[in-house]
Amino acid sequence: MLNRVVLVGRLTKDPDLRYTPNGVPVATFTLAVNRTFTNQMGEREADFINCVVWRRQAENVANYLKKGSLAGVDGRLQTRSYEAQDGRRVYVTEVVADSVQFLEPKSASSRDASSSAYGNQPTPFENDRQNQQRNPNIERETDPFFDDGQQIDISDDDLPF
Amino acid sequence: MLNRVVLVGRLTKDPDLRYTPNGVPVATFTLAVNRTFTNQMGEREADFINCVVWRRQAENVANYLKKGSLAGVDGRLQTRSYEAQDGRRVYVTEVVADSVQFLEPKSASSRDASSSAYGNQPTPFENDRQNQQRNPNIERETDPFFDDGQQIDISDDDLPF
Amino acid sequence: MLNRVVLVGRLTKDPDLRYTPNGVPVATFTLAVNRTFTNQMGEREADFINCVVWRRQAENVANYLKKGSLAGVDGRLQTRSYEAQDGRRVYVTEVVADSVQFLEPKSASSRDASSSAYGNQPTPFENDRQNQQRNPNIERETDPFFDDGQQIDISDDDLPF
Amino acid sequence: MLNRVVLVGRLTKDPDLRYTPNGVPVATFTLAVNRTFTNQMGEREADFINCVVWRRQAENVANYLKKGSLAGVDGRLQTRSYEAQDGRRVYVTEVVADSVQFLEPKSASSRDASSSAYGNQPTPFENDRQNQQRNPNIERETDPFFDDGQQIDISDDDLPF
DNA sequence: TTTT
DNA sequence: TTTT
Repeated sequence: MLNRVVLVGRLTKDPDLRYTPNGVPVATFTLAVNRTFTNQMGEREADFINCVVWRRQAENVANYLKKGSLAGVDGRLQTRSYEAQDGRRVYVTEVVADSVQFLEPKSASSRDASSSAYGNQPTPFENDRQNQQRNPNIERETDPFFDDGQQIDISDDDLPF
Repeated sequence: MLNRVVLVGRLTKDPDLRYTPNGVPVATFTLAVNRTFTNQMGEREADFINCVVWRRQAENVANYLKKGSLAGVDGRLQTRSYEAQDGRRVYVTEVVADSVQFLEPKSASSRDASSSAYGNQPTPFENDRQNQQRNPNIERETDPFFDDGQQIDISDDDLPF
Repeated sequence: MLNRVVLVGRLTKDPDLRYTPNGVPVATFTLAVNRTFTNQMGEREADFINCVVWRRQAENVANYLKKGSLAGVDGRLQTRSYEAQDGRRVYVTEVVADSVQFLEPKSASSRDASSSAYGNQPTPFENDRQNQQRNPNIERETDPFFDDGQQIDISDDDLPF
Repeated sequence: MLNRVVLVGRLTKDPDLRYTPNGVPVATFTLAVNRTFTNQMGEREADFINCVVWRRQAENVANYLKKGSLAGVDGRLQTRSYEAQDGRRVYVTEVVADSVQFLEPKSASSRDASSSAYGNQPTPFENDRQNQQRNPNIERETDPFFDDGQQIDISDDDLPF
């Protein structure tokens, strides 16, 4: 069924790059998307939207985007839930990006990470451990996913395709 | 900044219609959007996406959609948070619909609730208490919003425009 | 760069299925998308949007959609031009569908043609000449593309990915 | 019915600002949207998409965007036709923008023209003739619309809402 | 807490 | 050249 999201906003922090046990890269980041209208107080507010991107684009995002970067996301809305430490079920709504566009004007940043999204090309950097050195946010592949103390491991089952 | 969501899915339950203290109608519902791909188990899963719609369209949604209805939503992603009973901060991501399209083939259901979305027409049913009789899901305007024991009251500050 | 289109409308005629010289299926159809507002005359008008879909989905569209069918399209805008018989250059803007959703309630029609859009599955019906018998609109693969006397042949260069 | 387009691209020329006989501003411009994939030749191509924007945003676009500016558009696809000089009917597909986002990093350019899109605010610059002096592309209000020798006058009937 |  |  139709499920499409398009966003332009700025990263609230550096992206987080992890690897599934099978070595598939996955990056997560939050986009601050400023609203075009103001609230009752006359203030301009923002929505803070969690995004996930897989494979080669995950590596690109980790390498080229950082806190404050302007980026566009074309993807779909996904919901999932997990059990919190206290046993409560937590519901998560996030955007799984099919493509991420780098909108910063500067140098290398003005690329597009989307080429692999719709293509059938192999993702050449998969399992390439050297990539982990490029960005300090890259974690070990056994690290928990979205780890705010949630103790949830990345599983390859989460792979969108 | 750009923030656009388009969905087609089915209502998981009858929509909920409330009124702000100022009498502005607001309807909430959840869309089950089936994924086009299958998971590792070969199962087809769905995303369950919470939607909000205001004013005249809220009344239309309450009057014409029910559990299982096929509907399209054109809107934007919104995030907000509230304090739970136990003091924990709960983060919510939902879709604020600019327009809702009724995709059921049947009779009156095959309409579109979107006319008021971009127009400047007054919302004629505002404060029209008789509407509350039409659908049993319509609550009193002082009722809490998204009340799963959250004790959050609808405020007119939540109005998108 | 970001380029995303989402439509829901009705086919103005049966879809047209052709094949490139390499045997890749391509279907074209026009969606009538009713506007939600009325013009100065108080009439509700429609936009008529040309759509193209490739490979396995092209076959699905040809098999399951017909004049009047309600369908959703998720794709991107594409522009191209060609030389008309009289030498004038004609500019075309059309939607290349990544996925087509069948929104008719009836029987087999209530499927989704999108599975192959983002996946890497082979397109099993490619070169399967028997498909041509299923729908009378299926033409020989050497037929011109969008042939309103334009004498433009389908080339495999038009393949989006 | 659902009809949504989101684009990010660069203006191929300075925008064109005209006025309807009633003094309603309308700006037109073309976005070059680079494709994320390459063709058979390994070249990266672009789509060239005609956009229209009305009222206050038309003035903003004329004042803040120019050839080469990076911009985002959120709107809908519209089709129309007109009679060419030689009597042939010409079919046009274009995007009517609900909002235009300025994505240039520079100073005044980093604004958003979308505030008036969904709001009910009056459009304060309407009929403000002084605006015409700010940008040399602003034409007299009796000028034809999309005048490539098409002799089509702007009519207030074209107003989207 | 989920729809066909 | 247009659909319900």
